[in-house]
This record gives sequence, structure tokens and C-alpha cells, in this order.
Amino acid sequence: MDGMVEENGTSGAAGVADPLSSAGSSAGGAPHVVVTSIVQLTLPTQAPSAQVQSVIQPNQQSVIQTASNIQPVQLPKGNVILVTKPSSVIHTTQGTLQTLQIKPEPNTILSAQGQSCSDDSCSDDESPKRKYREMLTRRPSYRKILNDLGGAEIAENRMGTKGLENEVSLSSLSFAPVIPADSGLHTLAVSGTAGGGAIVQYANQDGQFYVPGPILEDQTRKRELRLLKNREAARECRRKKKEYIKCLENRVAVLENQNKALIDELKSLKELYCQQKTE
DNA sequence: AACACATAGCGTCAGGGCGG
DNA sequence: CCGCCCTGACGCTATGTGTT
Repeated sequence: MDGMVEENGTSGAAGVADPLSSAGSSAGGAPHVVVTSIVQLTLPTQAPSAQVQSVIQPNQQSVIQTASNIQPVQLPKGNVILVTKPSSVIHTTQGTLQTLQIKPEPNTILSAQGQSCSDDSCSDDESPKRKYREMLTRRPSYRKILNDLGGAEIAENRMGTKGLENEVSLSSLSFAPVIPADSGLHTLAVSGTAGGGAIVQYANQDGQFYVPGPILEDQTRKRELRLLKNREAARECRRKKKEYIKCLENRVAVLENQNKALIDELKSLKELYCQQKTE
């Protein structure tokens, strides 16, 4: 699909359903939370009505239709769409019909390929009970958030390269195993092997070489593997955290825009009302 | 240029959560 | 219960920026 979905015009940052906001909107105590998602649509350049503009209130008649009642529309220029109805489909008629399928989760957000981007509570593979429990007790991991952002593809790609990286780092790894301080050992060399086995040579204080017993070697290898994995995990975690923060910032911007639009609308309606009143 | 400070990124550890 | 994963916290290093 050619259409792009953006938040606040930031390319690639499909909308975010902030899990925190889910919690916030459930302040009344009701565990079932429906979060309104806001997206900005940028349609392909060949479409004159390239940008969608209008604030569509939940449960009001609008150009956004549910799947059961699809209605092709010409989208006016603009930017903010509220999508609250499950199974919603956005249609544009510009030459070829373009359809953006929105997943049925209440807080779904569009993404470029029509994949959805929803918050933690919407994962398919989780029971409602568990979702509820997680929502109450635990902030979703950045991995989950990333997946929900529709970045699964990216994540998978990264996993691919990551696997490669892992392979490389494991096979070409040169590290210094940790040796108990009182062991009297000094590491001389550790050469990684493609098979994952490291050949470790030690020297005692007289400079004599020998390979220590399999237990120490095994412990050392396990530790190095753990450190390596944790290193990668930390890197990944930071990356996701950054992405998450970026998405939150985008969302703030979108909400600010929406707020501004609503204020303007209110203002003009007030003026209209006063005008009619005086007549 | 030298220095101080701020910021970003990294590696490691610790601890909690989760699946098997 | 154990092993693994995720992530906050901490310390370290590199880089950028403003000041002297």
C-alpha cells in the first residue's frame, strides 16, 4: 500500500497506544479501557487529497466506517483522525481504491501497511485475564511496545542481523575470562571458535601455560556468554526505549494539535452562536 | 588551546517476571 | 525451582558545547 500513516507528520512513526494512558483513562476503576487512537494519514502523492484533516468524534457519523458498513469517501484536507471503532476501514477513492484495514482492537493505530499498532493489552496471544493482570501490575516491555507499534517487521529484520551479529561476535570474540583473584591464574589468550567453543589458555605466576579443568572453563564460558547476551539485550532495550520515548513525544505533538483544533472549533462555534443569538 | 560541564551510549550487575 | 529475558541503576568513556 502506498499510503503512509504518520503521527504528526513524522514519517515512520505510526501511532502509539500508550499503555500508560490506558492506565490513566481507567482511573475510574473500570478495568476495561478503551483508548482513543489518533493518527495522521498521509496518502500517496498522486492523490490530491493527500492529507486527511478532520477531527472525528467517537461514535459519530463520519468518513471512517466500520467494516460492516464500508463507505468510500473523499477525504478532505487535514490531519487528525480519531479511530475508536473496531474493524474500521478507511477508504479513499483516487484512481484506485485504497483501503487501510484497522485491526479490531479498541486502541488500534494505523500503520503503513495496514498493520495495526496497539498497546500491550491487545496482544492476540494473551488471555483477557492475563491482559488485565498485566495492565494492572506491570508496564509492558519495550519489546512488546515495539511489536505493537507495528515494528514487528523491523524487529524481525533486526533479529536477523542480530543473529548474524551474534554469530560474528561469538566466533570472533576475544575476551578475558574472569578468574578468581586468588586462583593465581592469568589469562593469556581466548580464541573463539565458530562452533562456539572457546579455547582458553592460562598461565600461572611462573608463566607456565596450561588449560584449566573443564569446570572452570565451562563456568568462564557460561559467564562470557551471559555477559554477551546481556550486552545485546541492554543495547536492544535502550533502542526500544528510545523509540518508545520518540513515539510518546509524537503523541504529545498530535494531542496538542488536536487540542488546538478543538479549541479553534469551539471558538468559531461560540462566535456563530453569539451571532445567531443577536440576530 | 585548555578546561568544565552536559549529554549520549555502553557494559555490567541486580532483581523481578515468566515459561518450562 | 531453574534458567532466561528484560530493564533500572550505576559507573565509565567519548563527544559536543560553552567559557576563560
